[in-house]
Amino acid sequence: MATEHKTRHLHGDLKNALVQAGLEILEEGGIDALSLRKCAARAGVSHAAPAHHFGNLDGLKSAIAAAAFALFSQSMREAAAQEGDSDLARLKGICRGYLQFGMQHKGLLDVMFGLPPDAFLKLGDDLGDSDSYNILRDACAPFVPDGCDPFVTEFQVWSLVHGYTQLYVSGRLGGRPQDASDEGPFDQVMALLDGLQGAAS
Amino acid sequence: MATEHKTRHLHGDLKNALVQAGLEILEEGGIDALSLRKCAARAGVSHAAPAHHFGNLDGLKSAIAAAAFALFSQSMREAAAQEGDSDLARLKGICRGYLQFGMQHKGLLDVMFGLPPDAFLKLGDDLGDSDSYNILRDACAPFVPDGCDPFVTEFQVWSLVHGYTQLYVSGRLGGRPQDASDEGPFDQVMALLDGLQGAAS
DNA sequence: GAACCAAACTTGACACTGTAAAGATCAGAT
DNA sequence: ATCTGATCTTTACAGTGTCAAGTTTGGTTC
Repeated sequence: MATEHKTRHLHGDLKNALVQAGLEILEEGGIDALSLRKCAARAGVSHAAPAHHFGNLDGLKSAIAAAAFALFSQSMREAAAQEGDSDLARLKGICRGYLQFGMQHKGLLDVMFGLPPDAFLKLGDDLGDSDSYNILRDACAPFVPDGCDPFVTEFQVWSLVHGYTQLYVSGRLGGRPQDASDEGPFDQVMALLDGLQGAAS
Repeated sequence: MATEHKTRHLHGDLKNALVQAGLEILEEGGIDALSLRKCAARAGVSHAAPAHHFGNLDGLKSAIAAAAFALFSQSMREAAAQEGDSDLARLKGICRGYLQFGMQHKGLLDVMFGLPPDAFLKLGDDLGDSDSYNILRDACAPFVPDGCDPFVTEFQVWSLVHGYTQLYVSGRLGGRPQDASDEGPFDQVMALLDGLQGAAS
């Protein structure tokens, strides 16, 4: 009677199971619904089990954020693939993917950008946000003026799309999105990036 | 012995006292330090007193946010006054005030933009965010192309400065601000707004 | 094969949180 | 003088993160 449930402890994948539980809870109830104890309950372990793997709540959030960033990268890549093949179309496609991810996974976005920044340094090799940032970096590269720091262009684009996403998703415009495909004045706002094209030499 | 403390109950200004306590706690310990019970303790009342005036924690946060928006408006106005008198200089000055407020009062910013958006509808006449938004609106007005919705320009600027502030203040660039006056690549990023000038007819 | 060990979890406890219900106290109107 | 309603207190409860101590288990060593 020791093998009826294949792994009643030491099932080896508790870390992933807890992260998966956290992702589900975030999708269902948003960031306010996320707690160590609920993740533990959903994974079928005691309330203190997560602490053993992640130390504290921020540790679990960091692990969840790492998984979320992978989905985030995927969303940006997919959206970019649906655009035209000009540099500008690709850049705007990535921004659209950024927004769409925020609209579809607000809970994840809140965890990803609600963590103290040093939490991400610990991820490092965990395929964390660096991959997401590289997507942005590559898309911005054609618009970096000669002799200028690429960081400036990247941060211009990042600020614009991040601000739009945060404000729009949190409903800080007149009305909430009508349906899942309602992106608000996204295209018109992103027209600000048209100014970049002239800047590239 | 009934009048030794001038008002042992019904001191008439508990609402303001609680908001003030909340502002102080936010400045000292950030949004994680804010709680109903701590506000009550600092105001010298029982832990359940705030609920009577504000209903729940979100109610108190809304009231705190209303007070914070007044400071926010002040910061933008002061920063704009220190710039040149061109339309573009004024607009960028307001953006600088936006950033500086975020740098100096991160806790307040988190409360202001961390609330469910419907919480602000209840403020309404409370001199809530409408004043702040009007500052932005006025500064954007010279850059609204003829026949276009002013909302687009406003949201372009708002997205850019909001995104920059959020990302920079939360340390999501390489290094944290070195000192209180380190605004990072703010001027370079805001150069994206130079494209607005050509758009105005 | 038996003893040991370190890792993986559980159990129990504590302080803190928001919130609800009920009681107490007081100002002012009737 | 009494009633009334607003203001605040007291008490209680469920939920949270976190710590400290036990308990189980798989693998290692003798």
